[in-house]
Amino acid sequence: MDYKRMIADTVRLDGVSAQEIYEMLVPPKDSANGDYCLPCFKFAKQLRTSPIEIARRIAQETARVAALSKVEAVAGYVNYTLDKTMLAAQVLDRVLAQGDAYGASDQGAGKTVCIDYSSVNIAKPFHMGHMLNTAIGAALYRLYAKLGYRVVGINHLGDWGTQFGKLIVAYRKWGDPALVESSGVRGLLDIYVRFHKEAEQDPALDDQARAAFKAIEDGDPEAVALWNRFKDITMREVERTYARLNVRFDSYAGESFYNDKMQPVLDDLRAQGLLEYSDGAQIVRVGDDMPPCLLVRADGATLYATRDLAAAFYRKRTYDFDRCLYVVAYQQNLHFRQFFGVLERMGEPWAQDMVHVAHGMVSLEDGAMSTRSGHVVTLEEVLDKAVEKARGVIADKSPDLQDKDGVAEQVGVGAVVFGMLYNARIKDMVFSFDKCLNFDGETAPYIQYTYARCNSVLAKAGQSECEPDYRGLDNPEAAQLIRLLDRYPQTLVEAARKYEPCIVSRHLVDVAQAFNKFYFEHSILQASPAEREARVRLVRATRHVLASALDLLGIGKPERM
RNA sequence: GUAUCCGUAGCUCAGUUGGAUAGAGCGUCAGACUCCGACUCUGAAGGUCGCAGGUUCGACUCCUGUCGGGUACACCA
Repeated sequence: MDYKRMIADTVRLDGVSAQEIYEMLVPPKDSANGDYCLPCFKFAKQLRTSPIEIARRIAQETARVAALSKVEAVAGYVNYTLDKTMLAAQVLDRVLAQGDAYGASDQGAGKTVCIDYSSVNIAKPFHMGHMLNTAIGAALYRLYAKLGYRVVGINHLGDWGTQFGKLIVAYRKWGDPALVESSGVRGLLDIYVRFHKEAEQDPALDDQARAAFKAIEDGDPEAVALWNRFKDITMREVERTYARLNVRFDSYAGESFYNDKMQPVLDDLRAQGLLEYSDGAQIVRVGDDMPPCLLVRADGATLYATRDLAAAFYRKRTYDFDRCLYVVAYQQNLHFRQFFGVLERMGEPWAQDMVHVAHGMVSLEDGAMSTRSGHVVTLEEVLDKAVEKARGVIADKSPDLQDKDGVAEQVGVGAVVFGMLYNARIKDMVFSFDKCLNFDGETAPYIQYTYARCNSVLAKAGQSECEPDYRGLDNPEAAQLIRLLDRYPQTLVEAARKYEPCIVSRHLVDVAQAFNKFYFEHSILQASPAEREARVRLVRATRHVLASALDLLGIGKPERM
C-alpha cells in the first residue's frame, strides 16, 4: 500500500493534480517532523492564500486518512506521521515474504543492458585503478540484474597493439620461458619495463617491435603463438582475481576480436560521406565544440575509436541492447563524446542509448601509477594484506571461530571492495594502505559485523508461533530502521538510474547504523513474547536487506565473524 | 588557450526533481560491557557549503562571472 498515494488522493486543491501532490510529498530531513511532508509555498501565488493557511486546510482535509497517527500544519508545511505499528506490520510482511529477493523488480523485464567494464590489459598487472573500475561495473551488473534486466557483462580485453611487438622482442632477448611461466604477469612486466629502458639507448629496438607486431598482424605462426601465450598467462592470473571478487563476464571479446569488423563500418561511413581526409588521416567531424574523431591513421592503421565503433555495432547486432554502458575513467571523456558523436552522425537511433559511466582515477601518494615504470600497487598485494589484517583481528577477537581463513578472506576482500564503492564514482582516490585497510566506522567489516550480529540474535531466538505485537516497535530507533528497510527498493532504482553503486552502499551503512542503535536501546530476546516476536521479525527483515545489498556490491556475508 | 569535472567540519566524504536548525565516518575529548556479539553504542568540540552577483516565497542544490585543483585536447589505448 502506498501511503503517499492515499494522502495525495485526498487533497483537493484547485488546479493541482493528485500526481503533483504525490511528487511533492517528501520525507522531511528531520524525521521528528514525521514520515512525509508537503511544502505549501508553491500554491500560495496561484491560490492567493498564505502557505500557512493552505497547509492548515490541507491538514484538515487529509487528517481522516487512515494509517496516519498525526497530521500537523507547521510554518507552511503539512507534516504526516504514519501509524508506527501499521507501518511496521506492512513493511515487515513485505520484506519477509520476499526474503533476499526484496528490492527486486520487473522494471527491466524484456530489456537488455550491456556493461563494458574491467577491460584488462594483457601482460599488465591488475592494479588498484582496475579495481575501482571492476567494482563499479560488477555492482552495476548485479544491480541491473536485480531490477529484472538481462545484463551482458563485457570484458573488452586490451589484447592488441604495438606493445605486443615490444613484448615479443623483449621476450626473445631476455625472457626465460621457465621464469616467465612461473612469475607470470610480473615476469612479463619486468621485461616490458626493461624494454622501455633499453629502447631509450637503442632506438632500433622500437623498429624491431613494430616489425614483431606486424608479424602478429600478418599471422606469422611463431609471433601469434607468443601473443597467445601472453594472453594465457595473463588471463590465468586475472581469472583468479575475478574469482576472489566474485566477478563474471559474459563476453571477453577484446580489441583483437574486432580486427575484421572495422572495415564494414568504415565503408559505411565513407558511403554516407562522413569520412574526410585531413593531413592524410581519415576523420569524422562531430561538432564545433570538440575536435574531430580520428578513425584511420595516415599510414592506414586503425585506432582505438575505430575498434570501439566496430564493437558498438557488433554489440547492437548481437545483443540488441536497450542501453550500453561503458564503465571507464573520466580521462576518456572526450573519446566517448567523439565516438558517440560519430554514431549520432551516422543516424543510428541507438546512439542515445550509449552511456559513458565515468569514474575517478586512482593514484598513489607519490603520484600517478605507471605500468611502464613499474610504479603500481597491484590488487593482489592489497587483497592479501587486507586478508592478513582480518586474520589478525579474528585471532584477537574470535579465536574460536570456525573457518577463520574463509571469513578473513570475506572480511579483507570486502573491506577493499567496499572502499571502492563508498564514494560517488567520479571522485578521485589517492590510494593508501592505511585508508584501504581501515575496518572501523563506515566500512564493510562494520556491516558484516552487523550482519553476523543479526544471525546471532536469530539463532538464539529460534522458532516461535507467537503472533507479533508491533507495539514492540513503536519507538524512534525501530521506526528509523523500518523507514530505511521500506525505502530500500526505491534506493536500488535510483542507484541504477544514476549508475551510482554508492547510493546502495550509503543506504547499507544507514541500515546497519540504525540496526545497531535499535539493538543497543532495546532488548530483543528479553521482551514479552508478542513484542519479542515483532522485534525478531525486524531483525530478520534487516538481515535480508543487509544480505541483499552486500550481494549487490559483491561483498561476502560471513554468518559469523 | 579551449572543453569538461571537482571545491561542504582538521581529514575522507554524504546531502534525495530547489524546502524547515547543512549530516556521517575517521581523528580529538568525555562516557557505556554482572545484560541478546564492545569489529558496538552515547555525548561534546568542530561550518562565511571556494568567492561575488543573479533567479526564487525559499539556493549547498539552478544561472552568470571569478579563484583554486584534476583531466583531456589528431595519427597511443
